[in-house]
Amino acid sequence: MGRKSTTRRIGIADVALRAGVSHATVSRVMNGNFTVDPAIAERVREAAAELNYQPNPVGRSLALGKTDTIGIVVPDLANPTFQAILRGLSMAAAQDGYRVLIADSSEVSSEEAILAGEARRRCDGLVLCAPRMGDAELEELAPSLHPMVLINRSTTETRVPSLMVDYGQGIQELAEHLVELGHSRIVFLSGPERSASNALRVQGLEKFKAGHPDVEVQLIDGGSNFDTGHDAVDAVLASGGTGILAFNDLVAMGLLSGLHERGVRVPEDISVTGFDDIPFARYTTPPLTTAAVPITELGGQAWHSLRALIRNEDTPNAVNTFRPQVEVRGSTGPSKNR
Amino acid sequence: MGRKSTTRRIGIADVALRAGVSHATVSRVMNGNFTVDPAIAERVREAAAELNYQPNPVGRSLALGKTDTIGIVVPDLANPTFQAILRGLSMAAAQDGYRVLIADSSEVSSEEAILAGEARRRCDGLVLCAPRMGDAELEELAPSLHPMVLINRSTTETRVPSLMVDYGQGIQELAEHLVELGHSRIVFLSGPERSASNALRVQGLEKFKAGHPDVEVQLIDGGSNFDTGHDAVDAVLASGGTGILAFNDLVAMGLLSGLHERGVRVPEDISVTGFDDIPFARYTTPPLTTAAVPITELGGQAWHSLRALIRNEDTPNAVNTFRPQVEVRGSTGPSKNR
DNA sequence: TCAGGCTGAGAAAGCGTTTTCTCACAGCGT
DNA sequence: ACGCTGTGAGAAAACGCTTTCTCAGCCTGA
Repeated sequence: MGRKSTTRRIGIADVALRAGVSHATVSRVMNGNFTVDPAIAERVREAAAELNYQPNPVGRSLALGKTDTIGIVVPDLANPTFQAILRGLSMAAAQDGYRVLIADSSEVSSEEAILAGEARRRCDGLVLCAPRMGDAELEELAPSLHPMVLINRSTTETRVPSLMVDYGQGIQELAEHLVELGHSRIVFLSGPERSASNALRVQGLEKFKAGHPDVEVQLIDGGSNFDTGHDAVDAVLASGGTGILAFNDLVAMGLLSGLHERGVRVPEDISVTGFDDIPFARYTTPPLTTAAVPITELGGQAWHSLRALIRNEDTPNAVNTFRPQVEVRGSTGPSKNR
Repeated sequence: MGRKSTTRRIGIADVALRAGVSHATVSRVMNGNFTVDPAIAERVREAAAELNYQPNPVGRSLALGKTDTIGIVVPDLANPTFQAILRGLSMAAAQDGYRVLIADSSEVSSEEAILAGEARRRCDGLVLCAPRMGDAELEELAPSLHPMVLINRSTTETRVPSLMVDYGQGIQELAEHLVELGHSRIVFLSGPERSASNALRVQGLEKFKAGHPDVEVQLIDGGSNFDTGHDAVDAVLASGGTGILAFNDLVAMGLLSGLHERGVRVPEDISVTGFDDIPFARYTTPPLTTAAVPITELGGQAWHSLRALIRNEDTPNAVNTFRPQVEVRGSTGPSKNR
């Protein structure tokens, strides 16, 4: 049966042996420590190259107490918003030589806590998107997860920066836009009940209502995906509203599709807005009026905040707010009841 | 200034001390080894709970020689196809307690090799999507990356399973579909030049041409995203083709949007097909006829193949082919020149 | 009663690095 | 010529865990 197993992975010892030096010296050379005689250093580099030696990251991690990896917890990897955050985060982190470990909690809020803990222990830091987690639990968990940055959540733990999108502001501006077009019956197709960002939208609408007593604002319960929008067509038509604020672009696209099937014209009969400005929003027919959230940029900012924390730099602003920007496209137009 | 630093992370030694036992015993208890006296085990568990002890994964990884993590290299995280693979992979791996580390090569083929190596060293296995990497380089790299599974690539290294989508078959069926609708001038909006999957499509079309000498098939160079499709409108109109096979759904959607701007009706004037059946495909107007690739399932299959490799089980089928399924929707219709 | 076999837990040896500690040797000044 | 400083490299400890090795103590059977 011959040799025991497949050729064992080559390690620092092999290089040391081949170069005729000690482990320590090899390590020094590999890490660019200049207290090594150039001739010896060269010999080590040669040996390393010949053996095609690459330091074992696990060993390094243990010795250095860092993994050069960060974790991100997302509630649903199928959602373009989180995909974009992940992307922005990953790109930015890669610039600094960090990798990203992903943990998808599948919208199960009880999983969020466990996954976050596990991910955190494997990584040097954490980005937490946990829209469903209760405030109390978040508060309790926060210290043990440091360094961490929160997306669309905040905590009293001062060391934890928050990156927030001002959904309230965004939805108000969209509503304003509809009012300017002459709409006086507005419907908000609301998102998941326990979603923190949905709550912000609802709050924004309350403010809006206060400033526009003449405008009727209805609320229809819903979710956060295509089907939600598609299935809401009947309710929307029954409401008599002419300006529809969908929870996000996905819901808006579902609604658009449903309205199209019914022969309802957009924006002639009904105006529809989305939220997020996902890449697809500009390619719907008609192109979707929405509030653009610079979400990839937010992912990048998440990394910069986290990096500051990891490096133990001062964290200038604990909460960083991103303002959505209304993008007027073809899905909104003058009210025919004006 | 008081104490040195923030309270050091608690480790196995602390638990051992508190429970009045040795490191070894704590380890045994934590790993469910039953050769420990139940009373002592209970004491250890108590101590662990009180201290809220969680084993350090890096230490474990070093001792056990495994990380319970797999890596995936993708060329572009912005592409829905890779997002879906990532998602399927991540969900499936999570079922078995594995996490996923992502590496985005940003379409730079030289990065692919380096990233793959780095990711592999940190993980127990690798899923490689490297459509741009040269065959020779892949061949050379493959052994050092084992265990690994390839997506849409293959290698002579027998230990490396491949998961392939039969793009050639899919594009043929789409072309057939157009022919059945009476189209005799077909245009293929081709993908990135060095893309392996694009080559498969082109091969498929060659076969198709052989079987349909009467049908004219043109090729227009392009890319793989929205803009490609949008920018190709002029070339498409100039070609005189009435049935357009877009490289993928993104290109098709861009094209749809561009045609709409020009007032060209789909499918009355021109029929358009996509490829992949991304979630958005059914919500375009008109809904996109495309070839559905069970891509999330492919991600899941990737995990199962990789798991078999990691566990050193027999690998039954080295190459696993997924057949796309034509989904006829509204973007294709009878040719007006029939 | 005592040898031999089990059982269960501590001691210690890894796992693959980095880094501190230590020391040999060369070079310098007096 | 001798001690002192400084340089460069090896020895060994540390990182936090798992697992083998070892051995004390008990139990069984002759």
